[in-house]
Amino acid sequence: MIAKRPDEPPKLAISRRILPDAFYHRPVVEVARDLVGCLFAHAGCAGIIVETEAYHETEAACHAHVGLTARTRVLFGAPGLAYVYRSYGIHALVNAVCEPEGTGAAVLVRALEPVEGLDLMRARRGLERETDLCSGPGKLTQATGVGLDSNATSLSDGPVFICARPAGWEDPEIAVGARIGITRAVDLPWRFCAARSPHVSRPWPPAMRL
DNA sequence: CATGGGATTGACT
DNA sequence: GTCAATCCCATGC
Repeated sequence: MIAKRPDEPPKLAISRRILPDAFYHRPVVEVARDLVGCLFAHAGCAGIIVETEAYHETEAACHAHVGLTARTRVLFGAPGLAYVYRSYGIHALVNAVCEPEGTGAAVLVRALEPVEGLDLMRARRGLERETDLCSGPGKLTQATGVGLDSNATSLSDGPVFICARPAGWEDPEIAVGARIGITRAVDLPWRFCAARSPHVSRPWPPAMRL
């Protein structure tokens, strides 16, 4: 879990230092690691990103691996765009497009530690437990109200925002491992979690903890 | 135009 | 542990 510093007042307004598009104009694996600890915000809700995965056109698990199509157009677009797509016909999953325009790469946001709008999240999710609200890529979009209509919007202009780690939050310790829920390129260690966070989508294997 | 398969979740055995 | 829900997209005939 990402701990608040004990000397900080707990209820200060969350800072909103929106990450510039240049933040995403870097190798996608670096961005995925650096996004852990940042703030994800939409529609009255916000949470600290505690789990991400990197995807790149050069490996087969990435949607962009098939090349430029109507679906993958956004993945090849400008860094800093949101790529939102429907998974299993049911869930919306949100990604941050990375690397230079023309390169298909994105970071999947897989879990948040809720920090703002928890009652709204509970209403949207129909659940009470804090660790059930955003502990998965489909859960967090439902909890924060992110839908497919946010596809191809800017993460610096909204309606979905990603901001720098708020003041008063510790620099997270990062655990690295293989990505989840894919059948191709399964061995790449491109999953990044806040170590020991109870808000991740799946418990970290004890042997792989940092 | 038909078909197969998901970057998942929640309910159930 | 298993499995259905549900739909968009990419592929192939």
